[in-house]
Amino acid sequence: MLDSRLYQSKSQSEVGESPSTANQLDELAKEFINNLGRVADFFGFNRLMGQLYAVLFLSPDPLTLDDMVKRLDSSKGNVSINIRNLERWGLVRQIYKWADRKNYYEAETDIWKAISGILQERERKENQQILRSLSQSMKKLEEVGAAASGEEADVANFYLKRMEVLRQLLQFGDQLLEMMVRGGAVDFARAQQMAHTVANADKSPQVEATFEVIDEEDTLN
Amino acid sequence: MLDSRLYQSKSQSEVGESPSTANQLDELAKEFINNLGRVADFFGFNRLMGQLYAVLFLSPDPLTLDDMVKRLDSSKGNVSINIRNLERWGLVRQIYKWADRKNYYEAETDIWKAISGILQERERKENQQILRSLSQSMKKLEEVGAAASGEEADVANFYLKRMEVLRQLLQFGDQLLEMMVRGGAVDFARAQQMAHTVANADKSPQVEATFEVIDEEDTLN
DNA sequence: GTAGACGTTTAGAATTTTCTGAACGATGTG
DNA sequence: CACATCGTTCAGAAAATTCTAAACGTCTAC
Repeated sequence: MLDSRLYQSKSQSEVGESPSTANQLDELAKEFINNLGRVADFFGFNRLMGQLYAVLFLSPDPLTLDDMVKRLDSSKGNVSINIRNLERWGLVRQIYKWADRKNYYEAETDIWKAISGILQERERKENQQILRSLSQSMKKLEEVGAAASGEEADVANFYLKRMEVLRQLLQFGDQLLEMMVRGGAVDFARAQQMAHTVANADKSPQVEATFEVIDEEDTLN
Repeated sequence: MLDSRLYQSKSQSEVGESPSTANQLDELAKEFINNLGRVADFFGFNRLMGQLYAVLFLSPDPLTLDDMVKRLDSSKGNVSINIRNLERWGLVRQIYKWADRKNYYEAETDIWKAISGILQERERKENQQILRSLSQSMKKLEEVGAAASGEEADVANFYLKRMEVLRQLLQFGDQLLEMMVRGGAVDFARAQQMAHTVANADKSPQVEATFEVIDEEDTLN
C-alpha cells in the first residue's frame, strides 16, 4: 500500500536546482487541486470544497482534518465546515478507525453516483420548484384572462403564451435530469426542433408542441 | 398590437381594496421576473441579468434602458452593464428605430438557441479547458512514472489512475454538450455503467472503458 | 481532578461581487 | 452657441460570501 504521506513540495528554496521527482508530482497534484477548485466555483459550490475533494481524491488513504488543513493551508474551522458540506452532497464520506478519535475522510470515487446525487438534490429540485411556481402562475393567468376583457385580457394571453415557452423548456430540463439520474436516453434533435416551433408560436397559429424524451425501452443500447 | 405600457402595480396604497386585474397581472409578472432572477443566479450569472431578461421576455415590444430602470428600480449604470452582458450571451438583441436616439432591446425568444449559445460558449469552453489541462498533467505523469522508481513511481501511477476517471467523465461531458448543441442523442445508461466500471478499476484489473455517445445516425428519429 | 487532542461554532476580518450616483462624451435641437 | 437627452464608465458604497482565530465542548489518559 502506498505511503499516506502528503506529497507536498519541499519548499523550492534552492535556486537553479533541477526539480526532484517529488516536486514534479506535487506540482501536478496542485494543478489538479486548483482545477477542481475552479470547477466547484463554476458549479456554484466554492473553491475550497473543490480543493478538498481533489485532495481526498488523490489520496490513497483517508485523511484527517489536520492533514487537509496542512495541505491546503486553510483554517481548521473553514475545512471543518466545507468538508461537512461535501459530506452532505455525498461527495465525501467519513471513515472511523478503531481506537482513534480522529475522523478520517475519503472521496467518493464513483463519480457518477456523486453527480447523480447533485443532479437529483440540487439541480432537479431547483428546476421543479420553478416549474411549479410557473405552472401556478399560468393557471392564475388563465383565470384572469377569462375574467378580464379588452386590453387586459390581451396582456394575460400574451403572458401566457410567453410563459408556456419557458414551461416546456423547464419540463424538458426536468426530464433530462431524470434520464441522467435513471440512466435513460435523450434525443436533443427533438428538443431543438420543438423549441423552435414553440418560439415561433407568436407568429404562426398555436401549435401543440412538447419536448419529448425517448423512453428507456425504445433506445438503442 | 398590445400597448407597450409596463404593467406596474399602481401602488397598492388603498387598504382593503380587492385587487384590480392590472394588479394581479403585475403580481404574476413580478413573480416571474424574480424567478428568472434566481435561475440566473443559480447558473452563475447574476440576479439582475435574469430579471432583465424576464422583463424583456414579457414585453410585447422592445424596451429602452429607462423603461427597464423604472421597472426594476435599479440604476442606469447597472442596467447598462447587465444588458450588455445579456447581449454578449445572445440572450437579448438591440433594435434600432428610425429617428430615435434611444436603444431598444428585445429578448431572444428562441430559447433553445440562447441556451445552445451558452452551452457552447461557456460550459463547453470551461469543460474543454480543464480537460486539456488534465490530459497534459496525465502525460507528464506517465513520463515521471516511467523515469521514477519505487514509491514515487507508485504515486505517479496512482495519480494517473485517479485522474483517468475524471478525464473520462469530462470527455463524456464534452460530448454531451456537443450533442445538446448539435441536436444529437445520448444514452446515459452507458455512461452510468462505464463510470461505475472505471471507478472500481482500483480494485479489479484495469478495464479499458470509455463513456460513449450514441451517434446521430444510429438514433431513433 | 488536570492536561492535551480533536472537532465545531461564531464574531468579526478580509475578499469578492454587485450596485449607485455622478461625471463624461456623444448626439441632437433651436 | 447653450441646453437637453441618452448611454457608458468608474470610483467608491453596499452587500454577500468566504475565511480566520479564538473560545468552547467533548473525550481520553493519567
